[in-house]
Amino acid sequence: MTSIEPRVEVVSPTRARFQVRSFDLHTTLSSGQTFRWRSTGTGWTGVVAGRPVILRPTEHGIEAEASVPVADWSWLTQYLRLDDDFEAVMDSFPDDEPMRAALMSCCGLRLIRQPAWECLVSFICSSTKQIVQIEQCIELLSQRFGSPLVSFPGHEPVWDFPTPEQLVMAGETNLRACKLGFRAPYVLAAAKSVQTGRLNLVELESMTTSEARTALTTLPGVGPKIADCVLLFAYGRQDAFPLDVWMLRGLAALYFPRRRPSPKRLRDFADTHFGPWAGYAQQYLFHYARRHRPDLRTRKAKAS
DNA sequence: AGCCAGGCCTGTG
DNA sequence: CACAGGCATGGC
Repeated sequence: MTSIEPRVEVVSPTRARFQVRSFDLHTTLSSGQTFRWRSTGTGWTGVVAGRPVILRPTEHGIEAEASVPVADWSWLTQYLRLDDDFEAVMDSFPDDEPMRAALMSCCGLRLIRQPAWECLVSFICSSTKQIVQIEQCIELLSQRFGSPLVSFPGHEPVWDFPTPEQLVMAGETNLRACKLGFRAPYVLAAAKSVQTGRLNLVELESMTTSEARTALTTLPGVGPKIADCVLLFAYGRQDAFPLDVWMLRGLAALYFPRRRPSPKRLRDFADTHFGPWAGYAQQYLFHYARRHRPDLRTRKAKAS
């Protein structure tokens, strides 16, 4: 798979500019793959690798401002996947009508490379919740159990995402109070598994996608969909193609109009039709269905 | 008001 | 394998 060298221009101890094309911050950071970014009008504030950071679009890419001096910006270029050869990614998508529509209406949508632990907890919290509710849960967990960070002058206080140890210390009752509901024991079990080393999130990097999926789904509350989200959004596995309610409806309506494909058929289609960057294609179709096809919002979605 | 949410688990045909 | 019900909580 081809990759490119990110172009970084350091403009001050706390600021850098990244030259990149086809990267829409708004579309990307509100696409339901991350849950801690907030729009501040001119930019987006978030926490990456324990550093509060503000991202703003510029004429030639993205400008980043950190709350403390930064010697090496590679933590951010990795997070933003600026080494992806994005032209090659888009060229790899199948040339069919749904993909063309998704590409047209989701210009600059990118995948992010998230820390595995935060990603795992986020998607454990995601089951039968709307994206705004997931954001609330993750914010509450961070505020109550994460370590405080140095914020920007005049900005709200910021906390790091809590470690497994911090969530174990919190206990199930306090996790429940973050609106986790029945997911609280699942998050606690995941925290204990990682803390004790029973599940080593670093070791997953060297496994095949199938092996890593099996390891993740041993956790209670983690089934194939959540595992695929973690594999795609944290481990960059392009053969992970999360099938949630939106994707099942979207694939059926867009690719199998007036037929009734079984879930198994859709699974097989997802795994074979989209090429080497299938995970990326999935994100385009998900965002397209959710944002631009309100007719797919109901359970009985019809083809247009 | 009531349906449903980037699901999963358990139990049944 | 397919489907049903339950699960907390709240947005729209």
